[in-house]
Amino acid sequence: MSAIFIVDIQHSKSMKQKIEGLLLHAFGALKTSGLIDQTLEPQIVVERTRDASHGDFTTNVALTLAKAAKTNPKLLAEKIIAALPQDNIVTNVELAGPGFINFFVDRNSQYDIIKRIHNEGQRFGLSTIGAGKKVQVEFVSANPTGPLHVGHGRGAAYGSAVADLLNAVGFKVHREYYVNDAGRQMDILATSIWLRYLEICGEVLPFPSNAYRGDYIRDIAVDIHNSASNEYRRPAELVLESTPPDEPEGGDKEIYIDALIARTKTLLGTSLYRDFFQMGITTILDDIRDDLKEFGVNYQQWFSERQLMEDNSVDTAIARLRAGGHLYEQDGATWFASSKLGDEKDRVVKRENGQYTYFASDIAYHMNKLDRGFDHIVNIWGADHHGYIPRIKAAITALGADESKLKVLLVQFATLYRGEEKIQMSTRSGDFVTLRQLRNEVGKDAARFFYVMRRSEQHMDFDLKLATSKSNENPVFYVQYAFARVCSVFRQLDGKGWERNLPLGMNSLNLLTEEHEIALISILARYPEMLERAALQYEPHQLIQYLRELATAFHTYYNAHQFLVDEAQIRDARLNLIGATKQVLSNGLGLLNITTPESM
RNA sequence: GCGCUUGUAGCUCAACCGGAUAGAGCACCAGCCUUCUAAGCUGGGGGUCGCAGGUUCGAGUCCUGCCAAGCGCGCCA
Repeated sequence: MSAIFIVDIQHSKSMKQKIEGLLLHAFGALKTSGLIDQTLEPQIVVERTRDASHGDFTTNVALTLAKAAKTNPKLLAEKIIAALPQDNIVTNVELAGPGFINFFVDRNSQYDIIKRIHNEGQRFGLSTIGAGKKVQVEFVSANPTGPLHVGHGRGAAYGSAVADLLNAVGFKVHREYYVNDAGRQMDILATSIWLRYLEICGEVLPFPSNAYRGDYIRDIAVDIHNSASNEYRRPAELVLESTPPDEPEGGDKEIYIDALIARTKTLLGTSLYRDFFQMGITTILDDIRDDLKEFGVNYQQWFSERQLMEDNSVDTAIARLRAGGHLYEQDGATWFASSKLGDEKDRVVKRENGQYTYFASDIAYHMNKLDRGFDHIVNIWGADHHGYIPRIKAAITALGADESKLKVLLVQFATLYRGEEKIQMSTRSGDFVTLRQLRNEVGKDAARFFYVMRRSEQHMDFDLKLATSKSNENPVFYVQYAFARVCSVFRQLDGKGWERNLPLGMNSLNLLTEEHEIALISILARYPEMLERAALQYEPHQLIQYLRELATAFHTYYNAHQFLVDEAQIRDARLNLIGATKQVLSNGLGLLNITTPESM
């Protein structure tokens, strides 16, 4: 008897596909009977209706095809309708408006979705459309010069949601963080920490205007001093020996900090400098790792830029460009002729001083990605890097690959407010709200939900006051509350001395005839197609929108009807419906790494 | 100046490959708790979809021009 609510293959195929099949059949018939031209290639698009009075599904194929068929849309629609084969699932077909064909689906077949959700459980909604293709998703990749701030948080939430969505629809996803552990920023970091360290040792010296001045710098210096005591101490007068003036003294802050970096390297020597440098970066990177992990963001790989430099990948990449004739020398530097490949101007890859530019290692990094055989490469960048896209695409082309393999998704920075007050942020000055602070204030769930709620390219105002308020203004509670309410109903069942009879409920689904029930069922049925679209369009906010809609339909239903009624058949049918709702809420929130508390 | 992104209700945002009467939340107004959690529900007001043209059966969505905001235009990363 357990087979009662096993869904047969026919039914698990989506209604949408079935209707597309019927339409294809109709076109075939029209062509053979000569009623429409053989050469017409109809693009059949079946959509769910937005208005129940338009039936369940609709197609505009008569409208789009009318011109090519040299007829008017209504006439064509009539022909199509007449040619549609009989089907026991479609109860009615109507011609509507300027030429829409609306399909009304038999209610009994719509109930099957409840059985399907029950059978598939956590797997409901997953698909195989990705066909196991390998996708690399690189995101956050913030320089390890300080803790992640709320701007990075959006990239983290969005990036992991995109990765998880792609995974859910059948792609093999590789999540990666590119660690910029080489270059001048890192030297500034090491020098900043060292200067704080010297202060702790008792040396008196001015702090450079261009150094990192956040509290975390001092914290790291304290840690180092605790473990290494005065090992790295050097007298202040030696540090400042023959250094140019800093900006406040009328000098150039860039030149000044570079001079201090040079002094640091000289005074510590290669080996000690390297140790010191490494302690700084390790501390910060560990912090970032913990932070992201606690935020529910996990990576398969942390990819080191320094590694690329050290294993000659950069040399190899540049050599490959040279072999392809994409490089030339000018003014003592080596240039990549990216303007021939869609960039606005050529770019330097190796400076006059013999050092590679950041761009050079990025070329090497992308060569590495290509060589690893990913079918798709997804980079998630802050929107301020948009000007960088053409040169990276040019590099990929020059390396002999198809640049369409690379998809760059931009995330706008969130503008932070505390109520009316706009919060200015600067990494250098250390004056920013960290992701950790945000998480501590609002919690992981609200932070993730809030970040992903809006389209990524949309500028977003993040009001801390609102996000930190644990009130009903926070939409995550609304969705979680729907889940908790279902749990509560099931808990009440015992208290009333009833037992849930699952098969009885499944056999009684046709008793679910209330408007609210039909509406809820229809939303549940949309979950798989919504998930697929959200994934393929890299738009996790669609999932959030959906969950809010589902929660609304449930809350409305909850207020309109009692579930735990005396009549067992209705009761069990309703329990199966809200059980399915619970499952979909859980699947959706789970995908977003948001918890599902059983009571609130 | 050039390029990219954005512009939708008082505020924050949706709108599926161009579809039928542009939708939510917040705020505002009026209601609903002896009944499964009121972090909920019901009803109401609120819109020149930045502006002006164009494309077509049909445009918030596509094209052109303008306006405004953000960002980018380094031998920085």
